[in-house]
Amino acid sequence: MEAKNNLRQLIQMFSPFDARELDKIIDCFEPRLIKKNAILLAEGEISKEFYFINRGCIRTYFITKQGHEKSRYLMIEPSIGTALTSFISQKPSFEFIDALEETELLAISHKDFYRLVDEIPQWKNFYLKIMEMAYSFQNRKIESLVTLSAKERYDQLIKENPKVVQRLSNKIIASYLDIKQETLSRLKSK
Amino acid sequence: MEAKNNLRQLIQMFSPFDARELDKIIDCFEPRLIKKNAILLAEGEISKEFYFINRGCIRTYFITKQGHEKSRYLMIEPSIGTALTSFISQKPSFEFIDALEETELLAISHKDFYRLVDEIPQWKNFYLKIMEMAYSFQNRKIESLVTLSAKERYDQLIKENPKVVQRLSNKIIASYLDIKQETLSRLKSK
DNA sequence: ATGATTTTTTGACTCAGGTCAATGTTTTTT
DNA sequence: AAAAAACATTGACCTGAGTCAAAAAATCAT
Repeated sequence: MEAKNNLRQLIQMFSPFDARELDKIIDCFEPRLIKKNAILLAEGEISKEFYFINRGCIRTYFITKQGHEKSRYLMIEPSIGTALTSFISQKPSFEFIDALEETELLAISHKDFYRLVDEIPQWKNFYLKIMEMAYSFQNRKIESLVTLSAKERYDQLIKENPKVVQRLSNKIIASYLDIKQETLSRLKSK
Repeated sequence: MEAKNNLRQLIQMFSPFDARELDKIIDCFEPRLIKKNAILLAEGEISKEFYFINRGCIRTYFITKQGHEKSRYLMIEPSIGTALTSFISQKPSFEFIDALEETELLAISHKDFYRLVDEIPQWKNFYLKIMEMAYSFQNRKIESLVTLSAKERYDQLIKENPKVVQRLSNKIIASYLDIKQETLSRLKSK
């Protein structure tokens, strides 16, 4: 299946895997087709799956007590991720996951994911690498929030992830940059 | 030595270790006494050590292009940490580390740290746990920055980490909360 | 102890980005 | 293809937090 081959490739980019072990890993992923706007994880639920996005786009976001959406992480194919904080702790998530487009993904359960961490040293290393990358990504996000103006954050995103800006609505981009839709609209016309 | 015993205790709180292996780990840490305001890592240098703070306080911070200090992580005894992004990638750090008080710490080199990751499975698990916690901490910080007002962030810090507020100067607290010293001063008199 | 440096407080003013509201424009549904 | 819903733009106005400056208080060094 095409999606599984793509996942195989992505995993091997991180570090070389024994073919047999890689098969065992890939076998744990199950394909799923997600409709646009479908919610994969609601606030308060426990994040029990980890995803590979083969086609489409999902995001994690949360809702402030003022009722505003804040997007944290946008996953456009090919990419991997989940609501990590809840996935790690197996406590209720403060984040949602939803699909921004019709999305074809592969999902592995928390149970299988951690079983593989114990059984396959290479997979533990892979997990460690994911955590390192996720950490660095978050750190970078804080740096941007704290040091850059709204305009500078927008310019940075265009420069570093033009695909995202082209493909997603202003509403989503604004909530990702932590600015209002109206502000983004004004920024663009400058 | 007292510091090493404290470190031993802290490590065992994460997960049980074989005594012999724990000795091997502890042996890799070397004690050091840091003067107040001393810089342990400057921007542009590579983070080559990981610390256990036995007495005192150090922090990581960076300087914006406007010349303002932003503190990211405050470590008061007993605690562990370093400039993680650079430590992980072994690329030049955008962060500084300095001592906010005279500090007694134990340091392990990057080389030893990762050698132990390869040699001692329990230590790899420990490292994984550190990464998970660091990630969740950063995630929480983003949530605070994005959803709370300056006053709310200050109140949250007092509630969750009163020790820090009592012990450190307003200047440091303000830079940690990402507000100006003047603003913090006004907040307090409300 | 005392002078020097650093930190904290207070006041007056500014401004980036938010809010609210109205009007276009695109997308979705039937 | 029309109606409805969601999204984007624009204008007028507001506000939380920053800036600049100066004085008061605390801390440090000799």
